[in-house]
Amino acid sequence: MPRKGDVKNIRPAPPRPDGEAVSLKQLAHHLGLSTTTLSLVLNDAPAAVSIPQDTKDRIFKAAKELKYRPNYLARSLRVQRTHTFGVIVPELSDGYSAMVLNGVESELSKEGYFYLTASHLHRDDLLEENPRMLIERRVEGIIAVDTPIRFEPVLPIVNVSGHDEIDGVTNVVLNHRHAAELGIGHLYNLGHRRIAVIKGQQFSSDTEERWVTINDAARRRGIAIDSRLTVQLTGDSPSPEVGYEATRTLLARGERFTAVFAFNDISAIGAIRALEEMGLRVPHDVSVLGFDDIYAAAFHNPALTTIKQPLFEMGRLAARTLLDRLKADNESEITATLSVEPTLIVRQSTARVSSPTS
Amino acid sequence: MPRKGDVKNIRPAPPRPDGEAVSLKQLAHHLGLSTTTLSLVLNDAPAAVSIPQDTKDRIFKAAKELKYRPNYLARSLRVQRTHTFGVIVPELSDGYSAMVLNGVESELSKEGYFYLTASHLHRDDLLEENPRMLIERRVEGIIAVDTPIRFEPVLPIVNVSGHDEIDGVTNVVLNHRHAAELGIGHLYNLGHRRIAVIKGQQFSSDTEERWVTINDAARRRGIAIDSRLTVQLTGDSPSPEVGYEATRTLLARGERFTAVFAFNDISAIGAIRALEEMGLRVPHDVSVLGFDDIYAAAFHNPALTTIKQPLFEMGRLAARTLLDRLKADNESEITATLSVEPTLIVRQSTARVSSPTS
DNA sequence: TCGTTTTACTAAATCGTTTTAGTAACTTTT
DNA sequence: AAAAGTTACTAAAACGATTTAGTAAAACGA
Repeated sequence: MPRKGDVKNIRPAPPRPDGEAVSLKQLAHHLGLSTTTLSLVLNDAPAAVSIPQDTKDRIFKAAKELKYRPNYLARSLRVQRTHTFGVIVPELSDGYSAMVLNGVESELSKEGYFYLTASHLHRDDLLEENPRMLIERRVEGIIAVDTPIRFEPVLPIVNVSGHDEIDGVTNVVLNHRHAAELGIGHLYNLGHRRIAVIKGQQFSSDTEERWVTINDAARRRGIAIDSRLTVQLTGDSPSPEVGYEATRTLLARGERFTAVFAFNDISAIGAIRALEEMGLRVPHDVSVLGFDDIYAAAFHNPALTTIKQPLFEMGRLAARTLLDRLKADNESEITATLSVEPTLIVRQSTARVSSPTS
Repeated sequence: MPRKGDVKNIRPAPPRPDGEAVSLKQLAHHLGLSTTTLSLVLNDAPAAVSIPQDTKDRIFKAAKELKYRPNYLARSLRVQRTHTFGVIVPELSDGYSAMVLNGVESELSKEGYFYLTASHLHRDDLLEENPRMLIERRVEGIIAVDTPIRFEPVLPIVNVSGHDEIDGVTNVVLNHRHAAELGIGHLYNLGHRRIAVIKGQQFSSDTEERWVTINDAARRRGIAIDSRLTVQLTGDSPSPEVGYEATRTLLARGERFTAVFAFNDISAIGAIRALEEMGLRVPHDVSVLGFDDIYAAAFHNPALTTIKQPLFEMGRLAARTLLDRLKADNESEITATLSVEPTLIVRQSTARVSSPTS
């Protein structure tokens, strides 16, 4: 419960240091020049060549002294550019989105861009409303993270982990085929044949592709995934709880398996909990393979073997691509898909199968 | 390495559905009315009472049909309100900030506010530049998370986990005294007398207060914290690595202790890793107490006993406070500090001391 | 010396709203 | 029937920049 602490009723904010906001007009008046001249000089416009250096110096000096800061709104209105992107994520606190956002920000800040964030919480209404509000605020482009595009792409869009091919939308995706090969290959090489798979939630855009490629990779090795060894995550909590529940469901079926390929690290952590509660040791009795390589993965107990997605890089790439698309004078050749490579990170949660199943 | 995937060069974005952006002027012309009338009606201004209902209906109908969307920049410029806040965090991907941001967003979205995020990465230059850029973009207020205020508070500011008392800045803080009591009390009651403490990084605003209150709580029970049992986190990585390193330093000193009070859950996780590597079992040989209660805490192995900070609530409270401060017609009575209460969450990483030390 | 170019600026339009200050045409009151 | 409201609107001035289309004076060229 929030409660008022030692309420001291401090003094009001100090009065704005005099002349807090000087407008260009005021500055111009102060110098006895027109706003045109000032604008030309301050923006180093081509037309400013004819202005003598000492006039320029006077202007710069006065601007600094009076702390002139152009009004961003006025400028944006006039030049029709806001230097702002919109970012739509399912939810901020799941680690995944945060890593991508980190990458986005690192790239945007280089060019003086900022971004507005909106979470849709997997709610249909927000999936439609958020983009609308962002567009209304004149963002120049939208980066969607693991989010279905439910709106007209009236401006440049990059979707991270999006799989729908939509005109005007660039998808930044992981090479899922490769990821599945790495994962299944790793487990196979350790001798695992009966592999359980925890599929992602229905709403996650990676779920389908991940499932298909894992299946293919398994079949290619002659160990098709038994449908009785697959469970699906349900519920949209970003906690390991959902993986825990799914794994209990799996265990309740009584089928034998020696490895679990989890949809992500979060659910892998939940799976480990469920397995150990049943007296199964990881990795001794069951190997668990995660996905993503979030910070927690390396320090979990046992440390998670996982398929790393370069999330930070994906964020960076998304931002870079969007910036480039804006700079390109023609949008006639939009790259549909950019793919990045996964890496297998072997740690302690997987091991050679101890008593191979038939 | 990002590489181009199946580059299909899809068709360009579809031509903007005709009349994509109707301006108020166009709409007015279309209806044979003035922009004044439309503005009055569409904003339901008091002066609109004299406009007959069927004119209003015509306006609404046309606005809908032509998909009129007011230009946010123009409006903001005129009314001098952007409905946007700036949020400054150390780094997005540490779980802590993300949880707070989640709370911030949930409160802001109720009122149609958005926020721009900026990370300072503990860099001095960014600590000064980020606020400047945000202010330049006309945010109406700033929420700082675990961030020192290094700029003139020319607009309303709420600092989450800030401890400096600055005019015009409201601090949202945890009741640290209570938190320390809960933590030390818990360990004490389990029989622990030699308690190691992992202090936070120098740059974290909670570090000092946390340390002082833990010391007090310990002293009050006659078990002053031995300086040879304290270590400080160094480095600004948001991974458990730093806690791991700190704990190894601690262990290297060869001092005996039965419990570790970590600065946060992340470092607690690193500490557990370090302890187990040395052959010490948690909680059998050493109890480890975390702080924050991030998602991973409950599912770590062993599950972390921790002092929960209501981070989501703190974000909400910060946003609510800022909104209220903006609505208040006078800023003469600014609450200096709002405090929220911690909770002790007992799980598996702490236990009764097995062989009590002298 | 006259015409052209260059130099050093500026007035006014523009971006798309909101808001102030009206104004005609009715309607009601006295 | 004149005065006082009301009703149903509008013209024009903001908001604070950028940009187009100038202009007057000085310098240059023939």
